[in-house]
Amino acid sequence: MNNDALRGHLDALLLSVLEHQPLHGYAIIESLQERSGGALSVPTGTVYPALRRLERLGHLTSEWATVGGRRRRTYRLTTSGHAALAGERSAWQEFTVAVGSVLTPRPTP
Amino acid sequence: MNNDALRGHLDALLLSVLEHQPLHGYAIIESLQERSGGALSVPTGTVYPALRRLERLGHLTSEWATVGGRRRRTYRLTTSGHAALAGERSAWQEFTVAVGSVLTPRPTP
DNA sequence: AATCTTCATGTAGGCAGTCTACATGTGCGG
DNA sequence: CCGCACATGTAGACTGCCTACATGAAGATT
Repeated sequence: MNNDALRGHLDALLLSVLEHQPLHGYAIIESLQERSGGALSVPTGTVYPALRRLERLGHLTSEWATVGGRRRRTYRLTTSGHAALAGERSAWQEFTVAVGSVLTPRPTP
Repeated sequence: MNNDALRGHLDALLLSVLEHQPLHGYAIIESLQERSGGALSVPTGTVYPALRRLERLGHLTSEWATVGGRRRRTYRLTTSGHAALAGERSAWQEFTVAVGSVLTPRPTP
């Protein structure tokens, strides 16, 4: 599944991955892929700008680090980010219930 | 919830509503709202073009009718439309599983 | 020594599809 | 006769994800 179906849900995914440990962009993409059982492969051109946006919104902070001669930008949830994650989770819940109730097959009348 | 979060899922919703009975645009919007418990209110400017697009794709056919002096364009699923609906349903399933598995809270390590 | 793959970040431009806002017209109830 | 529910549709903006590209270092392969 390499859809654009996750439009509007990407923020939730990123925040959720960063909930318990700070990670850099590349690791976030891997974590996303792993935790979804390989279903979600989000391209770098989607993730990096999204992280920038979330930082601009105050939900993330970032700092540079150099590990093994490679530069990493590590992102961390802010308090506002944790709150946003909670909001995204309940929004996701509502969303799936709403769509699910329309989509579940009904018996032929 | 009047999000654009349903981007990419609208086709599924429309096809699902039309699965067992043909309806016209206005009634589709009402049905969507009713079946989702009021959560989904999709504006006309979204639905009408989408129906046109689905017809162009061969998933719907339409015919005009006049009921009570008012003109209606009634849409009906084609065979291709039924197949598309099945595809959309399994895609939705995969999608929710994938996102859900990332979004479900994990115990703090 | 040269090349390839993995790790790592980022930008530019395109594009699809949803939204807002508007335009048009009928029937019915007050 | 005025407003509201019914009914369809278009134009243009906007959002935000995608493709494709650019850059560069470390380590493995040839």
